[in-house]
Amino acid sequence: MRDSDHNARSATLVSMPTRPANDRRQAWYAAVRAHGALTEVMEQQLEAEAGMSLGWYDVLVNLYLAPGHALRMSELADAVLMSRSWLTRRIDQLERAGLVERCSAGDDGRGVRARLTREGKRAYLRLERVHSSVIDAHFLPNATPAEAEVVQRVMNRVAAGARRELGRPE
Amino acid sequence: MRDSDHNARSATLVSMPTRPANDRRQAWYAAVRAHGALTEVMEQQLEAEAGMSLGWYDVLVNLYLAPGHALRMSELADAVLMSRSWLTRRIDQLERAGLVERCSAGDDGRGVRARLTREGKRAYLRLERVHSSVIDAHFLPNATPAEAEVVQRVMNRVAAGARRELGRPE
DNA sequence: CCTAAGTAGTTGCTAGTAGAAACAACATCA
DNA sequence: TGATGTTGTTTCTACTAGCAACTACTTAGG
Repeated sequence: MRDSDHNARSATLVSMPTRPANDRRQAWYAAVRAHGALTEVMEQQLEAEAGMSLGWYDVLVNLYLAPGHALRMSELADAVLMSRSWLTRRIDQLERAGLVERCSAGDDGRGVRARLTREGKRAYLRLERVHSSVIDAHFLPNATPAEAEVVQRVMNRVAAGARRELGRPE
Repeated sequence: MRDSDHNARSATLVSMPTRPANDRRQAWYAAVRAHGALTEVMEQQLEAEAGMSLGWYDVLVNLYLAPGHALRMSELADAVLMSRSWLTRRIDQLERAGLVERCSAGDDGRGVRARLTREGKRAYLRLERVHSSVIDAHFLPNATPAEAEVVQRVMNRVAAGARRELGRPE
């Protein structure tokens, strides 16, 4: 059974057992709820202020940060952990929107590179601005520098452990 | 019964600007990455050990915690923030799987209540066990009680602020 | 009592998605 | 050159969400 768009939110559970109020699991539940709520705010803001959705961000940020604002299709697919056919179609959309163009990968005749257009760079910067401003408005005011440091330290350990388990350390 | 969907992950960014290494935003990025990675581990474990996906958890937990392990369709739809037609079909699936049954809502002849079957309660408990054990294995060892308390405090504030912005305070 | 308007839940339809597998074009290396 | 592997696209299938139409019921007003 396939689950789809709901996963966007249900993989990010809305509800969770709230019973034993003072165990350390509650800290993780709180993080899940914060992530879900802030992601939703982010989607709204991105849509409202940049006319785009979070789904585009992942691709655009990878392209923007790459040398020449370009990447091979397969590198990009790996970077966003998606299949090649998925990437092909996503790039189709971005190309239609004028944010990306395909060009040849020089030496390798099979290869195709996706490259941000001038418009695409602008779009990325717009997304990035909104993205940052949502974090600045909702996360920063709620964490002192010392607290932020704790959060970062803990979460980095959690992420590293989980990625190790996924056989995808880094 | 499986599910895998990009939205689950693309709403939960894989990549993020890693440039300015020591600002407080990095704490949030770390949280996003931890959430994504741990969610993925969770999906794998749930599939492997309970044969179910996270997508079912949200509905089951709400039913389990409700009085009589039952809720009206519309209450349930509201609880998981999904449309009624979505819920109708999700309950269809759960009913086919034998985890839920529909029964009348007593006084109101239009109403339908979804109720966990004995099998459904067992399934929920199985999910809950795996869910907790993943958190115990990946989050708890990475946070001292004091750190967990900081994380919980910060994340609760973030979640509350975001929900307020969404016009859905609580 | 009867009708009009509203509510609960389901279903038909449409538009959209992801993934597997088939495919074409090219690369590599003997 | 020919065998084999890669890269990226396409086809095909299976599934999804949401809108709008629909059924069955309830409630309010005359």
